[in-house]
Amino acid sequence: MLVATKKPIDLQAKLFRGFAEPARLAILQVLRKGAVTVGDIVQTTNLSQSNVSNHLNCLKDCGLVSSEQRGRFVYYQLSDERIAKLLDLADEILADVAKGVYECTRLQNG
Amino acid sequence: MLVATKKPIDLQAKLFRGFAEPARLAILQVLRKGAVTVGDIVQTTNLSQSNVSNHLNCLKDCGLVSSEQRGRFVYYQLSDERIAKLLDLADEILADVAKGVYECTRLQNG
DNA sequence: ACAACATATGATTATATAATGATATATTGA
DNA sequence: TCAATATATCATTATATAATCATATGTTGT
Repeated sequence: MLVATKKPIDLQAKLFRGFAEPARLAILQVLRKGAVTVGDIVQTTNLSQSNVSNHLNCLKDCGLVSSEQRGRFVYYQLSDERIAKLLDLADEILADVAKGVYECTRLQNG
Repeated sequence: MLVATKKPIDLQAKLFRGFAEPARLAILQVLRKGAVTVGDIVQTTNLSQSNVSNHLNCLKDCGLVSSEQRGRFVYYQLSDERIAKLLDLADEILADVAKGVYECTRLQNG
């Protein structure tokens, strides 16, 4: 387990990576509706349970989501309302630059 | 050259990937000051010329920056003011969740 | 304690991407 | 056209990460 770099720019890059993946983004979108269980996310996203669990842990480590156990369920939610705001802003930008992103072939994942 | 997926969530993930890397983020920060040449970016960031060029092409393909040739120089700039806004918002979020990001070991790049 | 359900963890494999170094392509002025 | 400068492209290598499968852990009600 390496120690993370202290440089702000590396932290910021890491923060953005939380958003930079379709599966995690799908999870974040589900979480915008409020606190939901892992099972709910699995159903809504059609991702495998372990895949969702892994991504949730990633998002939690990175501070984007928080979790709370209630009975045998674990509820996840966005840890800060500004995360939804950032998603909105990205939507807006995307609406105007979508053509460029659509044609971007250097980042091919999706 | 594959055709990009049409799903909005994939486009959004791709957009975020533009931001999700220290080198590109460093370039974007330089561009916040206005239009600058590739050489300026190389000097400011200490990245290699070809590395900067590759990342700039990536950012351009993804619609985050635009370029304009003037004489033998190519000037790059942010393509939309909301990109700076998004960076600011990320800074804000980071200020509050920084500890989590710092400790995140699942995304180790930096 | 046991069965049933909910979630997490770990190892493995496949893929995506970043960095580098060498080279190619502008562009300008002499 | 030639030399000099600025930027882009390409191939290679190294690394980071996502997905999967199997299994482990935790929780509840009986």
